[in-house]
Amino acid sequence: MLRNIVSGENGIRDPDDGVREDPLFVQAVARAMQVLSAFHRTQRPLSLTAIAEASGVGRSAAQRVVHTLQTLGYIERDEDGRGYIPGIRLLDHSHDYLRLNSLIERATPVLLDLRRNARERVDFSLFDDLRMVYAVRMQSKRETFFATLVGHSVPTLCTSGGRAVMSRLPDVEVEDIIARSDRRPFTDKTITDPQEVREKIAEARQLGYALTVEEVLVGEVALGVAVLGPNGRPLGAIHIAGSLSEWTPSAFAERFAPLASEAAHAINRVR
Amino acid sequence: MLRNIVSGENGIRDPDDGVREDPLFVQAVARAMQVLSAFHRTQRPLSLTAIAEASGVGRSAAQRVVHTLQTLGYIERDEDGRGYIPGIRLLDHSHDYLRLNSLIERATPVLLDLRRNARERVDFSLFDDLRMVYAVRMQSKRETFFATLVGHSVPTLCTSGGRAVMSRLPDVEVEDIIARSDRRPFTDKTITDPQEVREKIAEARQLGYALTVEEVLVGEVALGVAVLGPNGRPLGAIHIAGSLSEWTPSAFAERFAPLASEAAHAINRVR
DNA sequence: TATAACTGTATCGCCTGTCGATACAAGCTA
DNA sequence: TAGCTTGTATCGACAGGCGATACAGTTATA
Repeated sequence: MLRNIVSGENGIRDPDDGVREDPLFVQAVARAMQVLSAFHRTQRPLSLTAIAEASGVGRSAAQRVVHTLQTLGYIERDEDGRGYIPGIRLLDHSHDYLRLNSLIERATPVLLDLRRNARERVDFSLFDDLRMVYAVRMQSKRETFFATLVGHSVPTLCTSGGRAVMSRLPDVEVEDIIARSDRRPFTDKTITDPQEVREKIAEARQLGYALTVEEVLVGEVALGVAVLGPNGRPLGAIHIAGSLSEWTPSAFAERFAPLASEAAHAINRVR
Repeated sequence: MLRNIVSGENGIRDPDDGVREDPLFVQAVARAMQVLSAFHRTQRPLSLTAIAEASGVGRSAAQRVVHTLQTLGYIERDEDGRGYIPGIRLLDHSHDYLRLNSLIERATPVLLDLRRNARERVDFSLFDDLRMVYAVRMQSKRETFFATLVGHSVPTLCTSGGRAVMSRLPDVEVEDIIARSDRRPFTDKTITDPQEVREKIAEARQLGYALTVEEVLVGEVALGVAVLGPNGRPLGAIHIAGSLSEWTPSAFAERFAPLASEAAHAINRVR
């Protein structure tokens, strides 16, 4: 069965994990965020009791937290009054995140340039353990709704950016990621077999970029190059994505690998 | 003195307002969000004590909340270890907001189309009382970093989108917005005088769109058209923004008003 | 139409988890 | 060295969150 990109169930980094174990665990704060995290696994507005269930919080507690979050603007009622949805004030915080992230600030002009030259979709994603989180998105011609959303995340294991990142990590860490990753495929071309992934990473190490063909979206070819921080650690990746109706994979790589590599190099801060 | 677009101090809807008055006020939850809101007014990483001050929370409380938020990924340490910055997990929540917002979902394909035809920057912003919050951004040629950020907000009073929205509101509400708005100008062309704003709104009512020239950014002309919900209430606006080095204001309006209006109409859900 | 299963809202008392005060170690600047 | 930060840790008192419980309004099923 194919995995649904749309749903939030990448299963990566479950918000509830690792919280109870913290000795300095703070209940109320964590509970508030748990309530907000209830929306990760849904596609439609949630009722109060649905929020309680999804977040593993009692009805009473959920009620109070939701009420507070609503008055603060972090939760809203659905247009049709049918349930609750996340509120617009959440955008203020992600805005702060993007604004204050020096990597993103440095990357943006480079990406704008890259998109102008490439004329294909250009993305910048951040390495966050098992997933890559899209932080900058520059659409080209025809895109889907979900290809425009900042905050969308995809597995490190089977995306061009993730492979590019892994190609810059020491083997121990790569193995750790492979071991802990969810192996459910997106399409029937998704490569999740450990040995095959290792080969792909070796290939990326040699070429300096990673190429994925229809591993996440049917008909799509994507090229990823890692972006490095000081001390050479990969922090994220640049992607260029195109359509197989216009490119063969090798032609795509030949055309865009130099552009993407140059762009990544302009962002890097290795000393 | 000119107002700084970059800083978060649009002064609009202070997060701390109206909280203490709520009878069902929940301390801990609100406090967590207050701590996160501390980053709204800064351009650089914050120390623990700076967070405490900015959020009006005691040092001890701030410490615990920050610690929890950090283990949950909502706050991170700066690259250079000099202070705290918002964490990547915030993007998950804004992603939920964008995903679950049916208006944005409906608007996105229309905006992609519009950008393809217009070949200028196209934005979609949501009406949130005194401010308009950018929810979808489609860059064109040369853009600044801040013109790419989702979550950025600008005053309803002096932006093309805001004026377009106000032109669809009853006079009482318009007056209310004018009265409560911050009048600090962005440039020396920013119109904030109540009477002048009223005239601009009247003009927008007649034309069906609003045009602003250098009111927020020097050298920029922007055209806004309101997007309406059922019952005809304005929910947001489409913007097209161009450079005065390429367009006269009237030529810009003549060219793009029909395109933008058509796009807005395609999104509207008036019954 | 009656019944059942939902919605969100409200109240209240026990007990838990939070906050403030206070102290300390580690890193910078002078 | 002294004097300033920075972040971390401990602990007791008491505010305030949580669970249990109940109710009113709306939608679904018999």
